Amino acid sequence: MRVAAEVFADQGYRSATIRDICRRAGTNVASVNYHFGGKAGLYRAVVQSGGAFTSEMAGRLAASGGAAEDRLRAYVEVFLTRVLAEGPCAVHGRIMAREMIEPTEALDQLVDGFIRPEAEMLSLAVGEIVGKDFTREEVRLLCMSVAAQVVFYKHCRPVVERLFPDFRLDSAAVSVLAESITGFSVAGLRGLRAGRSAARAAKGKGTPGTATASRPAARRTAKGRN
Amino acid sequence: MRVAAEVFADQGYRSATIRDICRRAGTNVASVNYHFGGKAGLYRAVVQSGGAFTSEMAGRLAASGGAAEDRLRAYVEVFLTRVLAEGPCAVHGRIMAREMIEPTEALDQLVDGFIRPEAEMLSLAVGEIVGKDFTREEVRLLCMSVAAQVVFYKHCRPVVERLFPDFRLDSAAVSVLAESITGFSVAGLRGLRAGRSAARAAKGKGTPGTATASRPAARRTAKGRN
DNA sequence: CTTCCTTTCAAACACCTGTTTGACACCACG
DNA sequence: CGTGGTGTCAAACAGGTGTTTGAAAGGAAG
Repeated sequence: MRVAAEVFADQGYRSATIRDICRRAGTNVASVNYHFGGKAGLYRAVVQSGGAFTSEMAGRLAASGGAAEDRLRAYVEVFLTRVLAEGPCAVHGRIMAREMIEPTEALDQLVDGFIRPEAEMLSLAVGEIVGKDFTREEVRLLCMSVAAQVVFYKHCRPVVERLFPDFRLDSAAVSVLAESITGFSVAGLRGLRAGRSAARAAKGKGTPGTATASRPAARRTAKGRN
Repeated sequence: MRVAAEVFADQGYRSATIRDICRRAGTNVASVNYHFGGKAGLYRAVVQSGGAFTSEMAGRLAASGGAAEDRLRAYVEVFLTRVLAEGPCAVHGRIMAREMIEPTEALDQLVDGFIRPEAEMLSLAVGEIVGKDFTREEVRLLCMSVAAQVVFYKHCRPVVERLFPDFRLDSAAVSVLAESITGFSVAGLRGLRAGRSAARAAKGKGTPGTATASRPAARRTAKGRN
């Protein structure tokens, strides 16, 4: 049921009641138990049905070849749209966001089915931009830094809206947000690449690299005792 | 009650039951209604009591002067510690994370009391790093990009743990995470500053800027039709 | 038409929720 | 000792939850 997906999306699995769902859908409470075997079954069905949209988007994303920077831009834009846009397509994104906070058994299937392939794509693009001087673990952290900027606007939306009441978070904001995130991320990745290669050259030749970006060993303050 | 804060932190306001809290605390269900006037009153008291830790940390953060890069590093480290560390101090961070997803009336007070001052600090540091060529709205977006990388590890922890089972997210990981986030962010902000000033110089003098970082008008792909 | 199967529905069930109630114990004060 | 106030407790209350049940309706095949 589409309405089930909708109410699950913005109420959460636990808070959503099948009575509410059935009242909006104009059907009886017992029908969901008859067809899906219970509330959990309905939720599983909804999660799986959402895969169509997601994989369609992922396919479009995979098809977009070209330079790594463009692929990263496309990734950010598709991801942002899925997460921020309204309409029936976005409910799966909202359910996914819910799962991240309050995991149910469906999260494992969600991670392996949708999140992992996209993480692979992102990792390829990021690894290409920073070059070969970064370990897999370093690239992994950078990927999370990029993805974090997108999911932030989903997870912290209530805070953002209270912090900046004039800041509209609708589908029209997607392009400007994508522009900012991509610009910041590409600049960061390129800066790290330049810093790393300069450091390698300095170690190899003995001359200190030109003082551009990245000061890797800044003094650490505020040790943070628990 | 400390145990109330704990169960509120990892169950959420709605899912947490006062029966569970009272059973763990070894007291009676009626006592919370007698002392706090109900479940909502208990929650308010818990949220307010957590302010001590937070403002103490914020004070330590404000005291750390120095270069903007160091202040940003301190911010990331303190924020990460609060969000990732275990122990009684972290429950307020977890409650705050919960509030961001499932806002109650307490979120407004939380935003105005704790989040806004820290956002101001972050904004100052970021604005200092990128220089004067960026509008307030641009700096605001960049601040969110920085903060996003920190809260990501709180909100998406279940996903990260499933995606990379070997990736341990404990208090020992705070320093390496802070290192990655700070390095990436500082490189990004400096790269944006260099790109912007080069573009301004190019417009002012007619010569195209040196082709370093930031390609602001890359071709946009994958338009994203909902 | 009868029979069988599928589907729908209102009612009821058992359980859990936050809250209230009235009784009971404690204790300083007169 | 008596009294009033304070805190605690088990029990009960009213409401909401997911699930089950048994009856009733629709429809295709014999």
